[in-house]
Amino acid sequence: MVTNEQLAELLFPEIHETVEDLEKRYPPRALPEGAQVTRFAPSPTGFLHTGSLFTSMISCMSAKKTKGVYFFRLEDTDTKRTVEGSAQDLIDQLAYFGIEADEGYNPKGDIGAYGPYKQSERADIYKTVIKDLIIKGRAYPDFCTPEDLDAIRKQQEAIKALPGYYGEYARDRNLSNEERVARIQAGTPWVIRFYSNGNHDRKIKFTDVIRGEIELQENDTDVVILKSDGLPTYHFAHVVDDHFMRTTMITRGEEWIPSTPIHLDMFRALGWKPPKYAHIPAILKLDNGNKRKLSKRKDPEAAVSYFLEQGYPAQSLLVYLMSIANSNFEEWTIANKCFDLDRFPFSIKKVANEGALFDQEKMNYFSREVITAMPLDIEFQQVCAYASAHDAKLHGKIEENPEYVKTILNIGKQDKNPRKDYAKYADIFPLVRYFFDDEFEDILAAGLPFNPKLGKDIVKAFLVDAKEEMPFDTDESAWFNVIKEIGSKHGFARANKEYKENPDAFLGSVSDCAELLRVAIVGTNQSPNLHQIMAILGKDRTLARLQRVIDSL
RNA sequence: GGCCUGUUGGAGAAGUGGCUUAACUCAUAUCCCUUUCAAGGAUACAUUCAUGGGUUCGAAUCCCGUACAGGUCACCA
Repeated sequence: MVTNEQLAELLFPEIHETVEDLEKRYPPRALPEGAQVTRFAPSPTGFLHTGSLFTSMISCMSAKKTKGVYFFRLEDTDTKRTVEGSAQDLIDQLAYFGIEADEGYNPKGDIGAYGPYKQSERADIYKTVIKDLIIKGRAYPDFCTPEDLDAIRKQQEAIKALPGYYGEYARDRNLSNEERVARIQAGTPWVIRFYSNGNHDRKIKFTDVIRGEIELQENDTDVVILKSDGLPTYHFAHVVDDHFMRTTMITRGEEWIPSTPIHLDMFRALGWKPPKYAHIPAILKLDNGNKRKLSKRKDPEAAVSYFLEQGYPAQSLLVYLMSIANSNFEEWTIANKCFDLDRFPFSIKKVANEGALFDQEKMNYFSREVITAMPLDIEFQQVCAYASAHDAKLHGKIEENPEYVKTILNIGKQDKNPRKDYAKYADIFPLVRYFFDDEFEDILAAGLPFNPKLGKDIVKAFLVDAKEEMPFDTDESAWFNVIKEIGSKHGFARANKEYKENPDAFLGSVSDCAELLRVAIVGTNQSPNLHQIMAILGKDRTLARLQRVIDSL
């Protein structure tokens, strides 16, 4: 007669600790009433996904708002999919968005008393719990090959039974310990499965923090908890880690809802109190009229790095994501004239059940607001950082003359009704390139967009007079009055109204003559206030440009 | 296919039986302001809450059916 203890010892001779030892090593946290312990637990399989940023932001905020703990755990149990270096990328990008863990995994050394925070370093912990489970008869070695499992599935399909390794289909669940020992000693490969006592015909209820009560069928499948490579599956690692790390609220994607009964089943078998669950909706996109999750392959905005490359401030994305998470956030920003997430009374209960469609327009709207609200120094600093990484032309101009670029960024920024030109830093250079003489030459070479209705002589004659008579040391209205007079001399109405009342009497309106000047000085017919632009260019460069254009006509 | 979740305007949504002639924001349109543009101001935009039935004096809100959409059923997380 082989006992469970003997079987457990044969399977895991290297494990000497007990679950009680672990309980002592990872004691409950001394935290104030209501404080939540949350976590973000990604797999190092690539770069940070926008949906992951969304989930991690919610986790982090939930802990912060309750004066709890937010930690970072690396779920690297799928060694085949692990991408080298992506853990560091994840941490760096999260940090860029201000989502910094109180404790957790770090390549330079974990922080916190509940580690290790990298699952591949926790193998002994999982095995300790599994050993206990085997002794209790709630886990067993399974010797099925992939082919065996395939055969079982085919058999189930044939008779339209539910697929899965459960009940009568769980071939090895009722093997005798003698048989098990014999196979192990014969060198047959094995995995460990959980021995479920659940009944598929019964329901299990749990309360989701976001969705309220959810009722699901009990789990009755004997899921694999330890793979043949000695590492646990997600299901088991979640239960063990979140118990010993004393997580109080699990924030994870909604795709985990259907497997929650498995987790609850294991919590019950281990006699542990399950945490609260908050299943976060995915961020979606419309594709051929159907909603689907943002896909890294098809949608550039699925990768957080896209926003960085485009030069969206970190705050913009965060603000947009928060407006999805708590729809009252938008009203709050307007009422408080502020985008500070730390001051916003975030509530995880208000997170919507259904995933929102990613809305680029709204993202841009928020980003414009965020950038305009940003103090000049901070904006400039961010623009510099963006340019040096992603925008060579702009970077070159900053290197040449940082103060000049800063002055350009400041156009209309301090006004009561500030300009909102940029949704992202990539918008800057194309809109301001005429400020640089070499770029102005290129614009000139491409041809100036003068009004084709006005003849060259008229344009030239007007520009010649403007160059001679235009004042540089007056205020804007005095300057513009002079322009009006010059325009009037050449047949343009002094006011738009005047022109509208009698269009046949004029060549055009003030708008038309102002446009000539604008085109001549900046090379485009759309720009911020011309008077300010001239002030930044200075008298000499402005006159030189005018002469250059006159000569070319 | 089984099970789960969901369905309020182009988008995010508020709303949980009478205070809603469905809030607020983005987008769109028109007008105003204006030397252009970015803005800013004003107005418009769901007679109706997927759909059919029921409960009620009264329903977007409660109940049942149907449709549609998303998720899930791995030694992946």
